[in-house]
Amino acid sequence: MKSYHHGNLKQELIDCACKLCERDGYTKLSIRSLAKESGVSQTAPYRHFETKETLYASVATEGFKKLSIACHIDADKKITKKHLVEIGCNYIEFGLKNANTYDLMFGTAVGNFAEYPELLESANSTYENMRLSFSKLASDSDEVIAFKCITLWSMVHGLVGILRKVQVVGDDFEEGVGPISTASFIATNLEDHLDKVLTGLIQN
Amino acid sequence: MKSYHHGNLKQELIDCACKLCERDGYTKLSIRSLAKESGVSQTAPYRHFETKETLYASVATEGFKKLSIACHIDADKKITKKHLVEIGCNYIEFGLKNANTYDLMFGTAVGNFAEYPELLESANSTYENMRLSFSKLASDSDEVIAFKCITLWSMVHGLVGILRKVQVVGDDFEEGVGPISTASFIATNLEDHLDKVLTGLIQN
DNA sequence: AATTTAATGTTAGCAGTGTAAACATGATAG
DNA sequence: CTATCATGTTTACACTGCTAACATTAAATT
Repeated sequence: MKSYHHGNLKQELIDCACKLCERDGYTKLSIRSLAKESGVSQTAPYRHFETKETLYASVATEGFKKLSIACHIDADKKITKKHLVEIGCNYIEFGLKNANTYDLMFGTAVGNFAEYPELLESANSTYENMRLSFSKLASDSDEVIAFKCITLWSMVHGLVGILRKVQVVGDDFEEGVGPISTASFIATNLEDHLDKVLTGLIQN
Repeated sequence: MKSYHHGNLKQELIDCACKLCERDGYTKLSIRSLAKESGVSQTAPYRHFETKETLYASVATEGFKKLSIACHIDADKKITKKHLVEIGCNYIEFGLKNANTYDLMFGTAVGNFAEYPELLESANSTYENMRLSFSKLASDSDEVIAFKCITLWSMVHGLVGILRKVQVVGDDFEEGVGPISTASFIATNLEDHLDKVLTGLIQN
């Protein structure tokens, strides 16, 4: 028998939303279908999420936590350029493999992160991880480190966007020379590519 | 008096959609409101656009045409690295100043460009412009040129995304060291930034 | 332990959406 | 002049986010 109160609805809604958002894209997600999935009335989710954007923010928060984990480098070891390349590769891999969630994290579905403290914190924490790695790479000033961070981040972020747009999802791609095959080449040689472009940025 | 047939509805709908998409973001656009704006019945737009995505595709097409123009470099002159930096700057400026349209062009609102020949062509043409510029920069092989294109494009594309996420819309920004002020710094020193990162890519 | 309160659930309903079907009008081709 | 077909309208359906009013029960207070 089921009780009137669900007991763990909020977390279940978030988990379910994460799954559905990644599977179908966040635009396909409706609060009603989500409620039905959890065996609860249409408007029950509104007891836990003021608006749909609030729900999106929760999904995005989970996304940033997963991204942080994916990009995490063991902090004890000495950091070399190779580690940064690895971080970049992992970032891109995350963006490509969790494309729909990535949209939610970096698109306009959630307008202002500052309205969602947990989201802001998880996003900042992802940045902070990268910052820490760069700070262990060389004894630069804070300004230089932040500069390198933004540069690497924008580079891998851009690659995720472009690689997706040229329809590189799996490993299959067209023959010939052009944006598609080139992007595919880059996608399958990410390490070399990142290394090459990062070299202009750092010397270690 | 107004006649039964509008006469120029399709173009008017596109123009209006471009404006509204850029002003409010494409998610706020409804076919019904668009129809009302043009003084026509709710479903009239369906005589010109099979689905809403088709309309989005038209708006995105216009966006790529504008982007091409914004990034155009006079083809007669000799191309130098400085020109490429300029292209990059113009690209980023376009992305930041037409943020909502940019979302439509590079987001997931239009799933598969191949379904919309005009969109595909305008997007490819934007790429082709960049390719031409690189080909005039140095006598590289097609592969190398394509590689440089993708690299530059992903770099500026990524910067647009990151700069927006850290809330740099205008010129005002916080003080201190961190992602926001750093991004602002980059935004206000785009030329230097692009030059620095491009230098690792090309030597001219 | 009894009672109040607040959190969490339900039902009913509004205004708005994309889109399909059936019909109306009128420009254009035969 | 007439038939056709592109383009417009009306009506309707299923769906959406969200609100208000009410129900249930867990937790806090007395």
